Amino acid sequence: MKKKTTIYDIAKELNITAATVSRALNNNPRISEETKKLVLAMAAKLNYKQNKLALALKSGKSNNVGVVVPFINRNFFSSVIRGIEEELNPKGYNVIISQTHEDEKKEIDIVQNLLNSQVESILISVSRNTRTNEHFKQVLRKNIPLIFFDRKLELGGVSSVTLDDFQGAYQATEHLIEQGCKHIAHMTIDLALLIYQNRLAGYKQALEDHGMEFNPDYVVGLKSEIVAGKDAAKKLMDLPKPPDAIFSANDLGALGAIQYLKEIGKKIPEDCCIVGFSNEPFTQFMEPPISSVDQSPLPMGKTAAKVFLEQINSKGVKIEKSVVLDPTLEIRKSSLKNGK
Amino acid sequence: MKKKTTIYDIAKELNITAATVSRALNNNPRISEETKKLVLAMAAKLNYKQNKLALALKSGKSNNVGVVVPFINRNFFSSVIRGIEEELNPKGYNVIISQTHEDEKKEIDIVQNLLNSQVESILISVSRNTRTNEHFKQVLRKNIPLIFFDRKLELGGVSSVTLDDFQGAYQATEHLIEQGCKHIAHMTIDLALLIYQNRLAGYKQALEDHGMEFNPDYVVGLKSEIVAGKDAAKKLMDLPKPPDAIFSANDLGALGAIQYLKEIGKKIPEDCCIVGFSNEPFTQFMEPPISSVDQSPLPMGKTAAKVFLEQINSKGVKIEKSVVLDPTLEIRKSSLKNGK
DNA sequence: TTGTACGCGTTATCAG
DNA sequence: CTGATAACGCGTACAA
Repeated sequence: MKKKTTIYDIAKELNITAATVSRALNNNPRISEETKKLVLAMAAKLNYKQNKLALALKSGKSNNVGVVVPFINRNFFSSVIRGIEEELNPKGYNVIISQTHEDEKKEIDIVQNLLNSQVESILISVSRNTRTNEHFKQVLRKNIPLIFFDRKLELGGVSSVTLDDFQGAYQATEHLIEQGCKHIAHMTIDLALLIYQNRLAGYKQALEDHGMEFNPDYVVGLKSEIVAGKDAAKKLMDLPKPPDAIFSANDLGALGAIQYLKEIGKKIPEDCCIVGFSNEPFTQFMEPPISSVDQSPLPMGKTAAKVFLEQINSKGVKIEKSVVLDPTLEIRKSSLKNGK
Repeated sequence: MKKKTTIYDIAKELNITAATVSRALNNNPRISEETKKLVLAMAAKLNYKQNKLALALKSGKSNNVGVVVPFINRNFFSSVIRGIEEELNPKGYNVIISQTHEDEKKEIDIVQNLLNSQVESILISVSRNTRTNEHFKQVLRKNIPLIFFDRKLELGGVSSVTLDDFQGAYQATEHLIEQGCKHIAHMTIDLALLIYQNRLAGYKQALEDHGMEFNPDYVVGLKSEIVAGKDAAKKLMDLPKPPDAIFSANDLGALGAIQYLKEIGKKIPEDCCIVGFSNEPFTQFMEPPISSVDQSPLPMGKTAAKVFLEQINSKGVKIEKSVVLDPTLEIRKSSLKNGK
């Protein structure tokens, strides 16, 4: 009961050799139907299960891929992982997940460990605090595909799947302009990060393209919290000419803004339109439901997985692919001025 | 560059044998400091990485565990997984995740595949539609620890970590009673499932223990959607004697109820107190913030991982442990009648 | 202190 | 069509 049955066990039972058993199990054409039957029957009887470890060692293919994210229980990341798993599991791959907790040291450890575990690829959303890339270079040196998703580092030879933040911000801002808003503010998070720079740039570009003036006073920073959103909103509303629309670089900021505006008796969207970013699940439940830029995490995961599959199938040829996904603006009540 | 370096490579380089290298790397006491130094240096130089596959095959320990959930991008499940990963990763285990999509056939396939992959344990939240248990028995037959979390099946030899739904419902109901509510309704989901039966039972028990009458009219069913919550709330409010409190078995129901009550001009919590179940992230963002029973997913994950570790460390001795976690009621404004 | 030889479970190669 | 053997990379008795 305890010992796992191997092909030797079933070979012995049938008075044939393990090689034959292996061939029968793998449907090798040059094997008699007769023995194939026998082997299959005996395998079933002994409850034989192929040991993938041995296969992996022999073939050099572990059929495991490593997925690394800062935290797995964030809606965005868990959705990306879902996409990856759904794409890769049917192809016979196992998905190993690890969390960096936004810690560079941990990230390095994880990557080393995954390499030790002989994963066939590493798909990673780089930690916010990662400053070096030696660990990534090591992955490349081993010739195993490395794929960045959402958060990337500049590094030759690495494929990536990211979101067009600029485009998302542009769409959001343009939408607000189309609603007739004349003074559009922007709440940003951390301008040290590329994604927020891009969102700011998209916002600016949309203003410019529609002949609207960019006003630095309309750009306020916030931390990733509701209270921060409230504070930022207060700052904006205390301006001599308060804005009539706010595009926040995250959803919590948008929520905080809405709460503050309600507190001071403003109506949304009549007095001020709001658009957030990320399309977190809660946005659709709010009153009013909050418009937000969707980051399409599921497609991002599936795409990342597909890029890996391409890479693995193009033996020898090194490919470096950069996929940039288009975000889609989910328009809801918080930014819909004119009815419908 | 392409070939991975093995202990043989570094042995050859140093004119010693692979065995010695292996020992040096593993800090075997009976090895000269001299050669140890040399080996370590050469290992670093050649960028040697231990091949865990070979080790796993040799030792019979893969250092992988499989975690199976219906969908990974549900807040509850991803949080449980986070707990598992955080507990197991430091111990050197890799966490392989798979999703059943609530499909029994898929679940069976996944379990088989994990067995093939030689995982050391399977931690699973059973699919809602699973009716058989042959695949689980197989796991037990192979003598690998099987641990159910959140959703369990009755099966000897399997450990489990679940939530005390009865207790959670009891607490919620008792809290409403303490707020002075006299007519407490209950929204339930699917009474075919044990967890909802238990929540209903906890609700009833709390009423009874406080000398309050159970009124079947106050129990309404709902699907897991907001609109369902609205419909159910309407049904309740149309009763001759509408309730002054609602305890919903999920958060979406609570949210729908709040939205409907607001629509018809009721004030929350003054006219009607609301408590939900699950403590989904959005509950805290709502207006008013919704009280809810927290299912402590993180502790559940950590506990499940610990149970596995115990099991693996108690060689030979079969243990079957059932941990039932106490839920904690998160009290928020939606159920706080008397100030504070 | 170090070397020799073997086995973990598979498959691929080469004979037969 | 099938058997024997080597090899994947590692750790470990046993021997020296």
